Amino acid sequence: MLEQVNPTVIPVPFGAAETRAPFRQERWIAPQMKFLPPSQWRVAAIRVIRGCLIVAHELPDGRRQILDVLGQGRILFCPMLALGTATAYSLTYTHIEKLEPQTNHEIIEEARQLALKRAYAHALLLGRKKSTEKVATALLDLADQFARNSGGQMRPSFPLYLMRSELADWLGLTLETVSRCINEFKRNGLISFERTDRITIREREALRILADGCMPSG
Amino acid sequence: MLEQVNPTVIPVPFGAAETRAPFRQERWIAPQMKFLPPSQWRVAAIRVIRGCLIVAHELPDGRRQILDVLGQGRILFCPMLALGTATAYSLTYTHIEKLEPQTNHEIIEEARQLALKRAYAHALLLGRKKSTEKVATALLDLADQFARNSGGQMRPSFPLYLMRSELADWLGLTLETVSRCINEFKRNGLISFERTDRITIREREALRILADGCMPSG
DNA sequence: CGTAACTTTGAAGCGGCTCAACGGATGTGG
DNA sequence: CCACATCCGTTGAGCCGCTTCAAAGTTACG
Repeated sequence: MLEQVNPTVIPVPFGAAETRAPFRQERWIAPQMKFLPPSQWRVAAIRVIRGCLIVAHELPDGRRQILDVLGQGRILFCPMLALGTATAYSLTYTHIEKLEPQTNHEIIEEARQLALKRAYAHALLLGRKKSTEKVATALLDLADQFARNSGGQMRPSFPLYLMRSELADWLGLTLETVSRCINEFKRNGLISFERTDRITIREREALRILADGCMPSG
Repeated sequence: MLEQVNPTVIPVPFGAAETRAPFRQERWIAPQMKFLPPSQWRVAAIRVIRGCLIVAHELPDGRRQILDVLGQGRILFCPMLALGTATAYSLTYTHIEKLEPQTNHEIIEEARQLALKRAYAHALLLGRKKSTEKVATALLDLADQFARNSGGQMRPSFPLYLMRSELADWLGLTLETVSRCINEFKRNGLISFERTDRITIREREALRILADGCMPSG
């Protein structure tokens, strides 16, 4: 079911022991593991209990588009991994659980609706937003997904599981542009960070306005 | 359920007679009609029998992203029209039918899967493709949806229900760029047209290669 | 005809990309 | 412990593809 892609890329060893292992209800997976297509392991959906997965799609010449970033509670639809439609990776140690379609039908249905809604919102971002709007939107989305602590309330800081290049591939930018936007936000006091992989939201409302491209009133 | 937006824009007269009319299983709708949110008329999904619908999302400052173009057989998910998530319009006289979720559950499920798959493919287009690749991809997609005749075989020409500005809003470009690409394709013999609203595909394979951004072999 | 809506085409400008260099953090081996 | 390599992030300079702005062409319709 999984395949390590550390440090570079990716022959597909279908014979790996992981592939044929019986799928337990829950398991941990390491960073930089790639999910194999579902023909190898019959599971319809996987829920993230803790950690971070990304869903991506590549052009044959290497251009990559990251389609979604999945944090706690989000669901990965395994049929999307077939046919070269998409591939999924873990970005950190990630705790997942298998969802049986019979018993979790309602949940899977809802998650598919959410996935489509997010895909539509992201299409607006990719097609019509400027670079600063894109980065602001992304930071707020990641804060929503990864800044909740155990009690459910929002902390101002969150782990950034994506590198600059991954943010770029998610937002349809280059890593340099992402870096410039993030550091501009930092200079302006909208966010702060010391390590590059943990961001603190300082001015949520200002970021929100930036992300939406205009004042909510007009 | 519907609202006319001809010729410009769009107050939302919820009291219009259309809104309260009982929803029949099938009906025709005129061009430039806007679908009202589903709280006004309890239907989960609508299938296009003939014609063309678009699903779009707007930013408050007027920027617009067209999310999908629906031809024969495609299904519109009415819950997406709620909450300002998206709006749907007819681009021509369009024959639609209501799908009851109880009896058409399987079909609706499949259509949702297809919608997500198309949304992901479109994200790749918006985020990572060049303008010529975008336009080539769009023309092939529209040909697939609108060039099938009654027997199901593919004709080389099809009606282009979208204006240049709508193609632009679908592809994340400006209408001028779309026009330049289309006319470049015409000069190169990849397509031909006399009226602007009907396109003939001349070199499908060459367009395919353009659309995918590289040769299938490399 | 005359107007309105849409399309085409040209010219100029700019936002984000490309290319390049540097810096900081981490890991490794002598 | 330091020298060195690697990986990722930052920053600058120049360029290019697409946008913006402008004007003319085309089609439909009264």
